[in-house]
Amino acid sequence: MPELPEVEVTRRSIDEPLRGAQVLEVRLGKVLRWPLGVPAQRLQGRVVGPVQRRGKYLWLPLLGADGQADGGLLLHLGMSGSLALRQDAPPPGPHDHFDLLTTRGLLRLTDPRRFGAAVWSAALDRDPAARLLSTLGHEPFDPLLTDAVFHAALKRRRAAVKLVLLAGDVVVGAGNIYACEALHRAGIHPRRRADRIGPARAAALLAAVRDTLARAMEVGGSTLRDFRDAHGMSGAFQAETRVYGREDQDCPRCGGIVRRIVQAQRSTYYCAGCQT
DNA sequence: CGGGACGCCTGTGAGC
DNA sequence: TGCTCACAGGCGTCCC
Repeated sequence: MPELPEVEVTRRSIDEPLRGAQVLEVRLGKVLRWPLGVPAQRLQGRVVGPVQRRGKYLWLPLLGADGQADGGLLLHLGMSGSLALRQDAPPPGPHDHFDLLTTRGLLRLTDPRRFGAAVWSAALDRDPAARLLSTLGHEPFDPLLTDAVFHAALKRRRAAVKLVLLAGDVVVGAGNIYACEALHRAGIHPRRRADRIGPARAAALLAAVRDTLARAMEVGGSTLRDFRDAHGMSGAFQAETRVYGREDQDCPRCGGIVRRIVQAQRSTYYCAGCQT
């Protein structure tokens, strides 16, 4: 599925080509997670500004004819979504639910499972965008997220560390796959209470989250290109997981057995040998 | 208020 | 081979 690296790769791929593009038409398919929230016609004539990313959300600012900021679109790819910017404009397929036709091409959101979203907001810091982004934690590569800040945040949480990572209110971007992989890299058991992780191990975990995301960012392009199967793991990424999806296989680090457990109704993979 | 369950949705693949 | 059905999961929402 699109994780933070894929979303960032998407952002980079559409930012430059779309900047300054004028909206010709907005076509809506089936409703995604929420309705757009504004009549599609109202977006006509707006000009796209620099595309931003916050967590796994993309923000397409729109400028009015006078060049002043005039709202924008908050996009999310959910589980199965993908964005494509194309120069042709074939009729939308059954899974194409949002078309932004512009002078620089067609931005099309395809999302079979419709966990994604395309929502209009008056500004990034106004509702509904503000409300949706308000629960997000630090960006993983935010320099303000120091080892000490991360450790202090974990100290405040009694839940299992895997769930704290998944919740995204301490640091965003560690989805199920990356949370499992980062915990393995850091040698931390996914069920360990977050507040029982010491400063050194917290620092190791933060580094592991960053390393994992950075590595995925490197191969994110290919993950995107290959994004086809239901689990979104057909890319280079799948080949690199050390525990995720590898139940009963040998741990590449210690030779222990990779286990699968369920936490909050989600699969967690970890090595029973070297994660404590 | 923290923590966890639930539900949205459909392609996939295991099992019969 | 064709069908059924559990499973995958981001994340807002709801309930305890």
